[in-house]
Amino acid sequence: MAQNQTGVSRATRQRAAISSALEQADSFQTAQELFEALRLEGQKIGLTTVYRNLQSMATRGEVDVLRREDGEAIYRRCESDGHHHHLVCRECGMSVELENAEIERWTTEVAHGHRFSEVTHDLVLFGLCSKCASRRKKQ
Amino acid sequence: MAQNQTGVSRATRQRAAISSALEQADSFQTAQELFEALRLEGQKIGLTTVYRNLQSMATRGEVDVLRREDGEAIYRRCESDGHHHHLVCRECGMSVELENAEIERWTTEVAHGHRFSEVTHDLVLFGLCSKCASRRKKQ
DNA sequence: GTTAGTGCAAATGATTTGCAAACAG
DNA sequence: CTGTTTGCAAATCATTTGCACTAAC
Repeated sequence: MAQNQTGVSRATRQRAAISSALEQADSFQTAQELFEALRLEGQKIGLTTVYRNLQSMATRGEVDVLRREDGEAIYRRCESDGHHHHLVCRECGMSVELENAEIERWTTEVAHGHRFSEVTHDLVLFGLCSKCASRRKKQ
Repeated sequence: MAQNQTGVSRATRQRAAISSALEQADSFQTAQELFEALRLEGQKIGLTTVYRNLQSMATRGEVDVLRREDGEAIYRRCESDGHHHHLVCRECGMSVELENAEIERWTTEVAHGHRFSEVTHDLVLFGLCSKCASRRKKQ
C-alpha cells in the first residue's frame, strides 16, 4: 500500500512499458495477462511491479478496474475520462464504453431515498462479442 | 463442481442450518462470516460445507451472489425472486433490493446494438447506510 | 445397503509484503 | 548521494479439491 513519502513519482522503464501496453489494448485484462504479454514482447519486468503499478494507476484514475464474474480484477485504460460503464466480452475481454445519464440520476435518487451516503455504483454488462460468438460456432 | 449423478438432493442438518441463517440475515455476508456465525450459534459445520452449499444454492437461484469491491463473494437470500439490483452498505452489508425496468430495457438494447450475445448485467450500489454513518460520527 | 453429503488437510491461485539490490533524479 | 522502485521469495487469504468417513433415504 505505502507508496512513498515525498509524493514524487519516478519515470521508470517498467512503468512506461505497462502504460504503453495498456494504451494499445482495447480489452480489459488481468494483471497476470498483462505481465505475460509484456514478457512475451521481451520486457524485463516482475509480476509484483505490474501489480503495484496497476494499483497506483487505478488510484490516480488512470486505469479502470473491474471484477470478472469469478472475482479476478481486470484493468483497462479507457478513452473517456469521466464516469462510465462497460460492455465486456467474457471470452476475450474486448469492451465498449457506455454512458447513460438516466442511470446516474436514478442511482443518486435511490441512494438518497434510502439514506445512504458516499454511494458509488458500477454497472457491467458481460456477454459474448460477435467475434467470439462466431469463433465458437465454427468449432 | 460435480454435484451428484442422480440429481437428487438430500436434506441435511448442515444445509438446514445454512438456509435458516440466510433467512434471518438482512445483509449480504461472506462465506467465512456465515461460517463463523453458524459456529458461534453452536452449529457443528465445516467451512467447506458452507462453501459447497452456497454454491449449489446460488446455482439453483436460491441465493444472490455479489462481489464486494475487494473481489470477495457475498451472499444473501433475497425477497424478490426475479432479477433485481442492490444497494449495499459497504460497512455492514445491509442491503436494499432495487428494480428498474428502464435499465433492463437499455442494457438489452445496448447489447444488441454492439452485437453481443448471452449478455447478463449487474448493477450494484455500494455506500454507507445511515446506521453506519452515524456510528462513524460518534467515534 | 447405496450414494450423496460432510469435513479435514492439502492444493490452488490471485494478490500482497519483506527486504536487499538497482536505479532515477 | 538519497530515497523510490524493483523483483524475488515467502506470506496471505479466499476458495477448491482429494479422500476417507458419516449419514440420508
